[in-house]
Amino acid sequence: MLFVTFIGVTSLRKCCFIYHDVNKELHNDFARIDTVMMDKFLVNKRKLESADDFDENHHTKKYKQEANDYEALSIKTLIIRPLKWRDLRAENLDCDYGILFSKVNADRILCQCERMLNYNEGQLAKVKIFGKWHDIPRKQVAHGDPGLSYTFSNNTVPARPWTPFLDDIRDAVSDVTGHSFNFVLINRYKNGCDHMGEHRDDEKDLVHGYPIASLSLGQPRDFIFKHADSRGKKAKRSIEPLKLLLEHGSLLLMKHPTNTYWYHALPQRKRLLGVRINMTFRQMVPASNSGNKTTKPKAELP
DNA sequence: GTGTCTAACCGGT
DNA sequence: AACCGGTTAGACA
Ligand SMILES: [Mn+2]
Repeated sequence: MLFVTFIGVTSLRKCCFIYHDVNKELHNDFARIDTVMMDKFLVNKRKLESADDFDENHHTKKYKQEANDYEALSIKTLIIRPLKWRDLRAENLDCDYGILFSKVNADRILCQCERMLNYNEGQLAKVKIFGKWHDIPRKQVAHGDPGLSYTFSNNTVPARPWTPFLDDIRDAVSDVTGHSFNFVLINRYKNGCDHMGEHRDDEKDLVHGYPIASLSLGQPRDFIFKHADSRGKKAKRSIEPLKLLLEHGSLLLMKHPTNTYWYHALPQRKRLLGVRINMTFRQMVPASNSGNKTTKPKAELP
């Protein structure tokens, strides 16, 4: 018994050592870590993260930077040209998918995310569903124009102001999609256990017909579309779900009316160890003009 | 082939 | 857009 405990403590120490070591490099320069080291890190990362008393902030806080210390990467100039888009089509589903950044550049941007971004805590990180409050199984924060907020499951999340870093990314996403955005929702999935259940985005805050641009960084994850008519026991119809891998440095443009007819989800993938950060850029209806009924639908954009 | 174990899936709440 | 419990599918020995 004593022996087992001793081994346990020793391996945990080693585990922490590799974790700190690689974690430090991850927050400075991805390129300096080889794949063997990275694999060890990921396994140890999962061990630590699954512990009940794991405090993620403790490990990331010391690398955080002030928003104004952002050294502009000029992200727009990093986009791979010409960009190859893949068309995703199904009944009432219309999306474009493409890889915007090489691995090296996507690594850099992810690294900046880990340094620059802070996430909501406490009540803002909770939802009420079927009468019960839960912590959301991921980290989340929203940035946007003054006065905007995002509501889901009894939770209204106010947008924080734009930062130089997020402006840089927004500029790149606008450039590549031809659309402007006044809001971004950021979700951070620390490993394959973090996830998001199936849902449609609440459209009452969104400008009708406007596309949503979803930038993925880090751990590639499955993304599932399910048609509203083919869900549940009493499904009206049988429509195959669509599965899509959202890769490191990729952009998914969800165009109207995809979100009206199709649910989407980022399911658990327990064997995946890496962190994924997703940014969904949106065009929201200003609070003073909410209701969306009075908003004239925008002319269809290219 | 058969048993075991885990992750994934689905419906209920 | 959450968790839980029951069921199922696939990996491995
Ligand atoms: Mn969504």
